[in-house]
Amino acid sequence: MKKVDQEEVARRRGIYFQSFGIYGGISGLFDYGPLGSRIKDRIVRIWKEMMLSEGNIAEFDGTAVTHQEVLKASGHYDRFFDYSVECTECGNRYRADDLIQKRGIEAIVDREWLQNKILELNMKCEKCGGKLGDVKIQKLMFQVEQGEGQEPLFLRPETAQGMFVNFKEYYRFFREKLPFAIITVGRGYRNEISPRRALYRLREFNMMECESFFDPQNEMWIHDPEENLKVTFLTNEGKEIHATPRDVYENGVVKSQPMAYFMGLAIRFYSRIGIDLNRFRFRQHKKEELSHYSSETWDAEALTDLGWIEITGIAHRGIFDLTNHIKASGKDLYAQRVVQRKEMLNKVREVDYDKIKADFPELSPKIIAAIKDGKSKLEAGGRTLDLADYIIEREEKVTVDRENFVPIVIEPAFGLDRIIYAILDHNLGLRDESGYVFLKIPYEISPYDAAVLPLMARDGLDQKANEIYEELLRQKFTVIYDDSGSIGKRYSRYDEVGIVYCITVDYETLKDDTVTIRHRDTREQLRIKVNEIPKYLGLNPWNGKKN
RNA sequence: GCAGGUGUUGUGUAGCCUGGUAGCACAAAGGCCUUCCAAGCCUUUAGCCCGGGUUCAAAUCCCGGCACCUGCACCA
Repeated sequence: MKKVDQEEVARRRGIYFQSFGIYGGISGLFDYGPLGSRIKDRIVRIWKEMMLSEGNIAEFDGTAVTHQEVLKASGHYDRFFDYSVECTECGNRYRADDLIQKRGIEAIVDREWLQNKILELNMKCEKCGGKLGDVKIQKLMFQVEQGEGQEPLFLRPETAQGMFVNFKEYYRFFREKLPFAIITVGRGYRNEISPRRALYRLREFNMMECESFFDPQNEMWIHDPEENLKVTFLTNEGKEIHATPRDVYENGVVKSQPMAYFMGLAIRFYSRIGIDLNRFRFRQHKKEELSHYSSETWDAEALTDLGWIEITGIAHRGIFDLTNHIKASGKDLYAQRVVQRKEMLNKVREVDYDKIKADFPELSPKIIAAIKDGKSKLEAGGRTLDLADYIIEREEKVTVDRENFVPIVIEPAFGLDRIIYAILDHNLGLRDESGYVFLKIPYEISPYDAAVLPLMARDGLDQKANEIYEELLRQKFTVIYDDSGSIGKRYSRYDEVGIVYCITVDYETLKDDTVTIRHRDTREQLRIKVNEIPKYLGLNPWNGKKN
């Protein structure tokens, strides 16, 4: 297929376009129009349906505005503030806090402090010895002010954290059994330095994320990895393999069974929504490319006119997130496993209040406080007390049949906007015969089920077509009625936005209640009874296959 | 963020250098015609990215901003 300017079609036909156009637009922000919104919605529905039909997956719909502590615990807060300073002579860039840290000084991440420190220490460019410019802050997260004297809030850079912090709710919902997974469809926000290329790099973007939780002793999903569909796998050693997810799991290229499982799920999803699997691959991240939280990551990539673009990341996040939230919040986000019943001796340390009171009645509050602070000695009453004297250590027998562990997380994260970009790239083409644009997306994600068209807008054909249109609407089909322009022009109009079926009402309809149904891809038509229309939508009666 | 280029009806563009009524094609709307794949004819709608400056007069020249494209940097 010949190349078509996707953005031009998207703008002209209301698929997507730049936000706030009448005010000049904002870079990195795009809106979905009447047709794009429908395509997007249908993709989301398929994804949710596929995920939820696993059985042990449930949905979470959390807020985008996020508590600062969550992002501090997740590591985003530290990494999303970039204090850079540039050499005024050679242009080399440094992180201001790194430069100062290198001199053995604890850097305070504050613009003024960093700026003053650089002047005070008379720091120069490491490369050329040139003068360093001003410290510039780059905030990579959008900050939301709460009010005077209150800590700011942040827009989430990923939906994942909401699922981690609510792990316990879902653990209970699934009656304390692993594995299970949580999904979220929602928006994330990243203040990209230079967003570019339409839907590829956005500052507000749609994602469909799944967090799956496992006992590290049993890192297995409940179903087996896909064994029929083959795609390309590119390893971090540069090896290319054409195989099924089951193959790559069995031969050890992909270490984790759940990762292989989700790869298979992704392939099934992608083939269903119109990604060309011949322009698709999984690419393993190289060591230096891995995120701060991940030990193994595979990206699903699609080949488009922008080159290979990441449309999904499947990351092994290990115990990183839950461990950090346990530490930061002090709350229990553990899962438990049943172990063999056993007797254990627990060491118990107790403060001997009676002895303290007997020895030093007036000093007792001081001594108790010192013990609670974990001190071992205390200067009091003119001498040094050994606090160990006031602690009783004894052993207690307990029966244990469960133990805590931090679950492992495997995350398939789908970038919805990039998926839409890739679908349009793979399916928008020119017809060989006529050179007209048509969009060959699957019926399931097509923006409307059908267009109902009277051959002529007269002789009662328009009324009849309108009746059929109304009836299909009543039956909950999404349909368009159109009687303007020649019939050929209208066919083309709907081909261009991927509507698969055109129902044409002609003079025979008036006689025998039949219409023609036309398929977008073959342009072939069949004459069918009006009441058979619902049966044909979603079929390709010309080759006996779906669509 | 830096450097260079660009910004004209819904879309694609001409006009800009050399200041003086903004033109074309497609799309869209109305009409005539037309019995199945963007036919034809008539009519209509609709635009100089935003702000400032120079000038009698700015789409055009100058300044600032915004946006887009390319390259570099960034992309956790």
